[in-house]
Amino acid sequence: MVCSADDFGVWKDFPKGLRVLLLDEDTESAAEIGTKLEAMDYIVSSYHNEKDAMEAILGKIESYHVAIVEVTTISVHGNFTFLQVAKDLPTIVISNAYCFNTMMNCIALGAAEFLQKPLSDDKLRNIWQHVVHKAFSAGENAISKSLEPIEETASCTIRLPPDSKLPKIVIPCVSDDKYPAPSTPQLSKGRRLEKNEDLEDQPECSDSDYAAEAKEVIEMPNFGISDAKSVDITCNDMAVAEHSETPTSNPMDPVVKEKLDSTENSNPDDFAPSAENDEFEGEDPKRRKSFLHDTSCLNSFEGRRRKMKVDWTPDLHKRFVRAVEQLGVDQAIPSKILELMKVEGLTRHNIASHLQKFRMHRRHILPKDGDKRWQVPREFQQKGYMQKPIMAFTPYHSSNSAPPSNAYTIWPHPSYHLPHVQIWGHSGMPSWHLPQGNWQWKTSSEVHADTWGYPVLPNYGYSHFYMPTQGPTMSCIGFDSLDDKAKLFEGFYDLCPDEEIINEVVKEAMSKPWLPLPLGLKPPSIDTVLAELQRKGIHSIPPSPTTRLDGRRPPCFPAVLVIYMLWIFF
DNA sequence: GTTGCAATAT
DNA sequence: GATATTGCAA
Repeated sequence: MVCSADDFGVWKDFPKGLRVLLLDEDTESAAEIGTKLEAMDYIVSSYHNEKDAMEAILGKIESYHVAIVEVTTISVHGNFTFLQVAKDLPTIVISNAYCFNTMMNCIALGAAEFLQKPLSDDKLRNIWQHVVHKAFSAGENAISKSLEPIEETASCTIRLPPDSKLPKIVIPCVSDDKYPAPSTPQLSKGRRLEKNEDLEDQPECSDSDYAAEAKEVIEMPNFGISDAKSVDITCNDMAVAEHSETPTSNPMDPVVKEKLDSTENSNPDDFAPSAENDEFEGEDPKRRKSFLHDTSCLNSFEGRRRKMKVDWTPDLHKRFVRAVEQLGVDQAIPSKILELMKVEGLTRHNIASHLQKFRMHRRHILPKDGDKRWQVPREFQQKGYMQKPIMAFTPYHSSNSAPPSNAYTIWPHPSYHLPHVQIWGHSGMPSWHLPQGNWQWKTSSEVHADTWGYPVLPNYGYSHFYMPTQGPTMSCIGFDSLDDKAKLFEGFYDLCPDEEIINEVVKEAMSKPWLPLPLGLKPPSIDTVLAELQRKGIHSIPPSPTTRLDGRRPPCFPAVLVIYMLWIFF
């Protein structure tokens, strides 16, 4: 439902008259706070021990709109009985010191906010927000209930118009704390942790041990997928932040900490735990980050209602592919893949989704007729086979007019590097991560890693062989017969001892004469081709487009080269 | 309960 | 538009 701020309009001088239960053992502090609150027209009932306060609310909790309780008063025995009893009462916990664990416990048990003394006037003045927030969050019925008349404040009755429409300010009455109360993160509505639940086991910081030096690790409650993470908390680092009230961006806040980690990459283990991290060795540590992303800007508590989005990093996808290959593409099902991946936090649904995309990708690319030419030979898929790149191909570009003696690479130059480029044999990308069959490279003039973690090349079809343009050279023109085409591959036999592979490559190249030469060979220059064609008696060449309307080069060879290619192959 | 596809959300 | 999540039928 949607509630309106106008709904509170009938409360004259709201929040004047809100009843506040104040619980503070420190009489001096209590008096000071009480005086301030009363000066702000709140009606204060002050108590100095938990027992009295409990008696005050038992059976008549509706007599109060909001409670302010001092932490040591309610946690003297290590429990927070008051918070549990006063579940329906917005409760602000106050403390002389700041301790994350205590704060977390209180919030987890339903506290609306955790404030550090001394309380500023602004904070006190605005405690009414928690009342409103609770009312909004709880919905229409709760609004009238939580703000129902109290004897002394009968004039403060709030009634919802039976058909209140046309609100000037519309606030969605979300049930998920989309609009949380100020300052302090809260658990989702209605999810107060019961005592003995998750946080119960957490180390607590009493006033005496706020400065405890022990480094504690808090395992966050089970927030779905986010439970793959833990928050490293050093109480000592944050203890006693004088004069700082509720820290809105405390560096130790789970989310902020999380972001720091990912930013600084100081926690490689943030990545899913792996029994064998061999494949990550030598990898840029920046990429060894968590693959889990909260989809909102709020903290991990959000995870309780919204699933963490899985970022399928190349590494994660690498694991996925390995699992799929291990099972066989046909037998790979989410549950088994999940089992093989051994990635904590990943769900079967995540796998299923990725598998769906994986299959769609394959389906879209694999020819319907099952053309085996495009199937990567089995040995190509085997680990270790392609540890070194075998051949190279250079996408067509304007430099094709360069002399045919220009260099084309067989092995990547060690210093070759482009941002985001993964070069087989250098990137750490295992051979089994090579694209199977004919992964469709994105048609792009840029070379970068695509979503699947593979190098991206212009879509010339020769997806298996990619090398930068450096290295040994070869010539590729002047064939008078089909056999002469073998000249194309002269030299490769010396460099690549596996003739079988060469044959595969040759077959593939010859089956696609309209594609640029795949074998690291530079296309002949136009002048050379023209001369060669003229030598063969071809004197008239249709013009080829040099640019497109968008100003980019056409994604094809100039006509002269196409003709030449067709001619030499057929 | 799992899977795979389609719809929906981001 | 691409990708992830959710819903739902088999």
